[in-house]
Amino acid sequence: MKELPKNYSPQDTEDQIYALWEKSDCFNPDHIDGEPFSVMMPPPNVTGVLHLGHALENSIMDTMVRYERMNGKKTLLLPGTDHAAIATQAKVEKILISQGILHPREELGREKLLHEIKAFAEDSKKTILSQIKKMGTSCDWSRLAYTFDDARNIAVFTVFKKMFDDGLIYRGHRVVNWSIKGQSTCSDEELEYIERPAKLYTFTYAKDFPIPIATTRPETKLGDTAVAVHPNDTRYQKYIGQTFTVNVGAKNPLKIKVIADDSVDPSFGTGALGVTPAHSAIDYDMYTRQRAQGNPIELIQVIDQNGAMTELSGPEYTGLSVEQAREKFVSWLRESTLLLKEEAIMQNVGTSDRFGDIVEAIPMTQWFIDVNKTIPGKNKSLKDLMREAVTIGHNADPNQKITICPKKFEKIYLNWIENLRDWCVSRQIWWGHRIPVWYCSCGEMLISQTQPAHCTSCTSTTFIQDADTLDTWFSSGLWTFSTLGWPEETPDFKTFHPSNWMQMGHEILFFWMARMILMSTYVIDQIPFKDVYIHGMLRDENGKKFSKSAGNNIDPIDIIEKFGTDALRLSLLSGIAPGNDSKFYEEKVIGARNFVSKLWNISRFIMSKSKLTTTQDQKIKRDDLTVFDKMIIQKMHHVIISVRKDLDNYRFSQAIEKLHHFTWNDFADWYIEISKFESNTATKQIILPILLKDLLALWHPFIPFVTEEIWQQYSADKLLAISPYPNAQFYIPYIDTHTDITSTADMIMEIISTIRTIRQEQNITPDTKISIMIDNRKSLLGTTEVLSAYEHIIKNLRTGITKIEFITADIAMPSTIAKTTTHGVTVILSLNTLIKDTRAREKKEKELLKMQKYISALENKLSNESFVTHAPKDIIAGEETKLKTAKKQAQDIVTYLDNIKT
RNA sequence: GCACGCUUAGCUCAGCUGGUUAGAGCAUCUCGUUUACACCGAGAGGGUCGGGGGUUCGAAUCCCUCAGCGUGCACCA
Repeated sequence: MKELPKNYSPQDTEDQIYALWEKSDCFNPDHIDGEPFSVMMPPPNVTGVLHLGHALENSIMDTMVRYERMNGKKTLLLPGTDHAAIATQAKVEKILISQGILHPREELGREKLLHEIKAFAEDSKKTILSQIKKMGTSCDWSRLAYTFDDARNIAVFTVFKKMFDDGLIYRGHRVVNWSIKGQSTCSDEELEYIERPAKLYTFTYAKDFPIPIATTRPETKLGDTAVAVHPNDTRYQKYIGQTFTVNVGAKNPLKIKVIADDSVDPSFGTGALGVTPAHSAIDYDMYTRQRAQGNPIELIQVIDQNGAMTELSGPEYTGLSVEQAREKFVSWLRESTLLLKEEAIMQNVGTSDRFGDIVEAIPMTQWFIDVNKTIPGKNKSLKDLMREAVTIGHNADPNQKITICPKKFEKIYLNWIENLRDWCVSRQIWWGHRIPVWYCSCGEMLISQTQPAHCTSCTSTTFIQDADTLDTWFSSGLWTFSTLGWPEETPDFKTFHPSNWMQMGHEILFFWMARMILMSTYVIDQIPFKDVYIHGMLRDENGKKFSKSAGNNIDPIDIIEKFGTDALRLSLLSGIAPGNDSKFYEEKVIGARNFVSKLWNISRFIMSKSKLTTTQDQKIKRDDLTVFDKMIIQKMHHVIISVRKDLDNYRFSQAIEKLHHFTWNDFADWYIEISKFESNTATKQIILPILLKDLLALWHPFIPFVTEEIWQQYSADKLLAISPYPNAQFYIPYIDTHTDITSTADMIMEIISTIRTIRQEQNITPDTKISIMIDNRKSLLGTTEVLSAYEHIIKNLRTGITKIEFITADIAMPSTIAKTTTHGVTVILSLNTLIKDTRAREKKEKELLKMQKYISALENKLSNESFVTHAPKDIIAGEETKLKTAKKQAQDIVTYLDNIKT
């Protein structure tokens, strides 16, 4: 018999176990013939190292995948990384700046900077991949993908061309979000709103201008071309349609047209707003509406891409920064006594999530994806596709419906679609997929992945490629199928798409989930995944987000080195609910580590007693099973069913809780302890290993390393990672359905607990051996013979009992303490001296009071006619039994109180 | 402003479609080194399930309402 080392050392074990898995290629689905189950790993950004959030994702994902793999499915977890366009470039530029290269783009140029970024990306890719392995994630490394590799490049180009040909991608001049610091556009989703104090100025453009307006951005007023009021606003109706020419210092006198627009709230401020089409998305919308109505207003750009005032803002303003211009304009208003009011308010401003600066609205020529346009041949827009995938199913097919867990995110998602504008996909940064568009000097625009040979309209052979790159989410949107070799019709693509499951944090719902749905339904006419599980964010013990700047960052690798991966995984998955944030702190990991230790010791004990046999070798002999054998078999049967159900429904936390309770309480504290005193050792030697095997397998998806290590130490014939997940069916033949085995076992265990409780309450030292009487005349199911058979168990299980007397007839009770179990068995302890201190008495009196209250509540319930007529029979019967037991327990307390009185 | 959550033991959280005296882990207190485990064992204390109202024989669970906290979207005149 093999012996496990006294302590489990994850540090000395985990890497070897992972190497073992890799060597066997057991994570490659090609070796399995079952029903496909695929998960595409959300590719981490190559911006550095993985954080705790990644550890959570890997734990969730890997638990699910291991479970399905053990269920015999052809399981693929496809690993990958994301080039993370802006994020990575911003990160590398920051590093370069800290190294003294203050203007990386100008100083290095495109080629050199790209080289730097690539080196950084490759480096961090390496780190990330090794970290994923450290976390025990069971991915098929032979299918490793990268959003920026050649295969994904082809997919990106193919999709771009398809969208362009369908007219869904267009190049247009529109107001976009512009980060001055990053010198790039960003999508609406890439804005982070922060609240900051601002001043709201109320003024009129000129003395004779009839409508006052308010603004927090006075400098942009140099580009105003209209004043908008609500069409029904009686105050201003007479001015609608009129144009006023005012001179506020801009290059040309402003022609302010009074326009009517439904979006104006007449009760807010002055009920009128100055329209700056060039520097506000809302105002730009009005500008578009006016044009559509045939009443165009002008558009004057007064801020340039560097955040400086343009020539159009007037000679006094040209070249000034936005802040300088604001000050100047306000003092001009003041001097001209046009300023009516100045008040301090709180204001939300959009900042770039990557560069951190306040984003300016600027009109520019960019590439957009039209989300409202009808897709040729579809009679639907991209928006419709995005909506349908989660409502009626793609193509109204219920089998192509995405289920979002928890459901609340479905509403959030649909609400977001409502407000969705065209998606600006071009970026002015350099790290990313270059827009595959080439311009000929003749004005022709060609879509091509590489430089075209010659122009289709003028035969010229010289082209300029569009300088911009694509939003990183364009390529991640293709992830579920680009990773499978699409646009080739590969076997992988046919087998594994749509993927079965996806998990992600709620912060990337719109960035990623939405775009995957858009791309997949449009490009390949399939949903990207069937189920999506949204997890919450990890926070520190004070509820704060983890971040480097807050200084509360925890490196998962540090935790792994200290406590092991299994402990980290277990602690991350414990106590989480889908969509809810959870707190992470070291005590939780310690608890998980302790559990891993416990499992190790359980295994160590069983291994020292018996060697692992396969079920084919030796069959359990039914007749040799004790009540407790049957009890644990029944509980095992039950735990397998309920853990499977939890995992099938992504209730990781609940599954862990049940397994934890079963392992530590039912199995270790009761069954193993009892097994030490039962004589059917031959049967125990068969049954213990069988139970241990299934226990390890049940735990394996959560804590893969320690379970595999024990498994290997015990019987190295096969890897646990590809062994079947326990089947409850196996235990059915050993479960007694007609006799109430668990109740007998429960009764014995309860008697033991009762004795222990009495000992503690009475402060009886362990070396004091006591004798007890057991009265089961009114027990619900026990007989004295049954109880006598378990006398040795009761005596041996930390009860300190030397003698048990079974009461079969009425006898005179000595000075006693009696306690009745819920099974109706009364344990009587006779002592010469009972504790009589007032504290013990008070406690008992309190207990009695509680009991009496409970009894009268039950009595009321049972005498309530409505209850008796309306409630189901089994509920009523249950209440009656409860009442019976409660009465007996109350009597015990009364007797006890009487006894200590004398 | 609109929408969606959350509020359960000192702490962190479970509690599915309403039905045992509302659970777990940690922490606390008491006792204990019994041959797998002190990263342990045995026992105990601790909650009027945010407030109010309603539906029901029965509500932590369903409905309404109020309060506090949080998130998303919009606004950012």
